[in-house]
Amino acid sequence: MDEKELLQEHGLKATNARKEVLRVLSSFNAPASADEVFRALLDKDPDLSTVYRTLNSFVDAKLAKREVGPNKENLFSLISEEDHHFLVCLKCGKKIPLEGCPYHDANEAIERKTGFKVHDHNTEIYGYCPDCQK
Amino acid sequence: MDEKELLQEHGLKATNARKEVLRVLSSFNAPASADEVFRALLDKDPDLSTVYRTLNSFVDAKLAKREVGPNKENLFSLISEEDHHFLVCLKCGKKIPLEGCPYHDANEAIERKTGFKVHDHNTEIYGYCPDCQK
DNA sequence: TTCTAGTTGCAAATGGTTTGCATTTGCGTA
DNA sequence: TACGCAAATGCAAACCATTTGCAACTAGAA
Repeated sequence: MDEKELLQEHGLKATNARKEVLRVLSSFNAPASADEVFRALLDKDPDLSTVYRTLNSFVDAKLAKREVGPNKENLFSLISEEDHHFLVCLKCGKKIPLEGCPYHDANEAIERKTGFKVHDHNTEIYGYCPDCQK
Repeated sequence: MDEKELLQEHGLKATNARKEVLRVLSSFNAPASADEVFRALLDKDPDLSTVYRTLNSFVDAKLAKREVGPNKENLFSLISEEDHHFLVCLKCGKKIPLEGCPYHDANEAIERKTGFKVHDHNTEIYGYCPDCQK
């Protein structure tokens, strides 16, 4: 799907700034800070407050989600393109992305029981990685 | 387990401020902002910067987790006591806590496959609630 | 093409969070 | 139990990521 369409489907005008930020966000495969997005657009002569406003509009439109990074910075990522599942080690802090979706069946059970139509999900699983179990 | 023990197990000195914040955090059954913690302690004559330092020490010690609330505010909650699963409606934004843990079996599969010992997990499931599916 | 609500750029303001420093406290050790 | 010291606290001041006001500019509908 092209950027203009995606924006309009989420109720946003397809402005230049938004198309640029959308392009940058989907080119990353990890959550990014406002500053990282800004720096990725340096050759486009970006405006930082516009980047902030754009990211906020994405979050409001449920196109992106905001989370807190390891250094307390706000990070943004497109809802449909992120890695969904992580194993977070409580000892060393390692964040191990999980391949595939171990929760597929569970989601079907949720839909059956609650009538909620599951579209996407994000999970952090806390525990101890093999190295730290000693 | 009492507060002193819990703190020391996480490598933190059991100071008064920490015991108070721990008590407040576990009395809430939802993530709380630094300011909410501060206000809950008003009768104890709290210091806001100490509340911040305490919450940060909890996060560093993996006793609490930090997340971003609906109004962009930082929220803190004890890792072991939060509601783990939410259905988040992409249309109306409603956040519906899920009873029980539909992922119990999936966690066992994760442990078998990865050797990661699952201790706790936090999930947000995005989709459309029954009301918004029309 | 025109109209207009919504968006952008810039600079200035905001306020949640952090920090420096002097004082106090928890807690291991004698 | 008292001592010593690294760590924690309280206060006030500083910081800086994020927001905002406003005038100029667009995207998109008619």
